[in-house]
Amino acid sequence: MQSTDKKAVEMLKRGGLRPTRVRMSMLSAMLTADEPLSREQIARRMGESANKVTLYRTLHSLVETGLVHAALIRDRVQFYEPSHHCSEHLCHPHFVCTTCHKTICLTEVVPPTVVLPEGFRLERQQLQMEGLCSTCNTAEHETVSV
Amino acid sequence: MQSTDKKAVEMLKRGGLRPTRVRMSMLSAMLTADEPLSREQIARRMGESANKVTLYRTLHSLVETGLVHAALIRDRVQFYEPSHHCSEHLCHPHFVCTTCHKTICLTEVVPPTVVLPEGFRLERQQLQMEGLCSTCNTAEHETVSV
DNA sequence: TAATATTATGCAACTCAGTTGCATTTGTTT
DNA sequence: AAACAAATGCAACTGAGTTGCATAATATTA
Repeated sequence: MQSTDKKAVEMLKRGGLRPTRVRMSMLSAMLTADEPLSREQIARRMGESANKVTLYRTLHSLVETGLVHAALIRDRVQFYEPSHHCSEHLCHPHFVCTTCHKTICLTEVVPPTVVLPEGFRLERQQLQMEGLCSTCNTAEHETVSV
Repeated sequence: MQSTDKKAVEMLKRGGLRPTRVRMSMLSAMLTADEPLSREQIARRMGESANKVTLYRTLHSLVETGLVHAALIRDRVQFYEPSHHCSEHLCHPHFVCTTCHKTICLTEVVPPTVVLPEGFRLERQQLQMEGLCSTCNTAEHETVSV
């Protein structure tokens, strides 16, 4: 997508990173996804191939510059997403379905603010929820009612 | 501690698990800690030694029965804590200091409730915060002002 | 109590995400 | 173009967590 590429270039420039081949296609892959992606998922969505190590190193620099967040999800692998749906200190919540295992970005939900003990300074907050997504929840009800 | 052992026995009975040597000392180690512990930290705090695999398997059964929670913390290793400071659907928040890397259990903070989209059913919520703990925060101010 | 079944623990070898060090390529600057 | 810096690739490694199977401990029943 042309607009995605433009956005990727703009983001990389903002982060002070050269708009290289690998960075461009990695960012584009993440920008066109509606959920956080693992290193492997990103690789599969990229048009071209790149070395595993390069992918990890690129992810690190993207996270360092704040262009990308590592989502807080309980899994052995890390999942990454562009930070454009988060405010400075409050990230959008994630909902992980315990049945279909999909991760849903709750970008419409207003992240709650919490009163911290005296002296603490909040830099980033992440809220994670587990349960049944609407699809699996209604499916379960149907099964029960029949 | 005698009372800790009693509590461990009571918890294991409630979870339908035999009060074995390893389970007892693992649970006691976690009950006397004020923060989530990794498998290795638990092993070090146990009076006796136990095989790595046994520790992992025991952690799994403790989590399955709900006696113990795996804390949602961004690290390569998992951290575990007794679930007695959490309510059924809302876990107590964690604050991870970006300077001293300590994890602080905010058991006094009331976990916020969030309005989910239609049809979703929440089973567990975890809130994680990163920033400066009160110690590191005030230390930084002093450095700056001098 | 002895015999038997069930559950818990230990050991060795394995898997796999992520890392390190170094060589090579690509892009930038003068 | 020459020279430098940054990005990418490759091979070998690290370390958390797992698997399969053997042994030990506990519970059950005769």
